[in-house]
Amino acid sequence: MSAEAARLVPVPIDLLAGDPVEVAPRLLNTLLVVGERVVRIVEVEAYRGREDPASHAYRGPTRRNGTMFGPPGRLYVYFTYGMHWCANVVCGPESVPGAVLLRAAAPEGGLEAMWAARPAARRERDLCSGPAKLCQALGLTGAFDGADLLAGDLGVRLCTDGTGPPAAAGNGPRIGISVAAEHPWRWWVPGDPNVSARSAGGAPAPEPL
DNA sequence: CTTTGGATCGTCT
DNA sequence: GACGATCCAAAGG
Repeated sequence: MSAEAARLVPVPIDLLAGDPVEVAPRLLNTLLVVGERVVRIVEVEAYRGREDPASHAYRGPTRRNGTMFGPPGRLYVYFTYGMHWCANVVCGPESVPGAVLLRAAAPEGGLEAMWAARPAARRERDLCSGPAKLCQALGLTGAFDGADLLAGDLGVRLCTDGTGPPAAAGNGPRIGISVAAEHPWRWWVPGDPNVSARSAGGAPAPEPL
């Protein structure tokens, strides 16, 4: 353990216990830790439950989405497109489905392991600049579904180093969905090179629920 | 830089 | 049987 890692503390559970739309922006600049690998979350999307047609939980519990209906602070990992894993932080009160998709992160530690896990990456910003890339870089698979991010029971932790979310986070529509694309439920750290496409600019345009 | 199409299979209807 | 909360290589400006 490096001296840097020792300064990290688990995120408070209160931070995760609310509605995904409130929790998501608060996760910006938190740290996801898997062994030696450390990344800083720089882009997230909120997925709600019954009221959100784009959410896996929209049609109720299934074999895949069970973790979304569990307590907050767990990792929901799902398989998609026949080859990719994506990770979410479960939030909301227990039994009320909701989660925050981790879309992109900035590599901060254990870079060698990430390069090894992502042979297709050419530049550092290719390591974690997407939900499936992030999982590949960190080695997150279905084996980690349901992991307790605060207790670190499966070796994955969500921590903070005291850096709060940006004063003015970027905000816009979610990516890659075919329904409910009108809600601006994606947030990012303005100017970070790991953020998807040209989400540049730091113009926050928060639209109330 | 942007656009396009293929890969690949678990999950739910 | 259809469709993904995606990525990548290849091709065109």
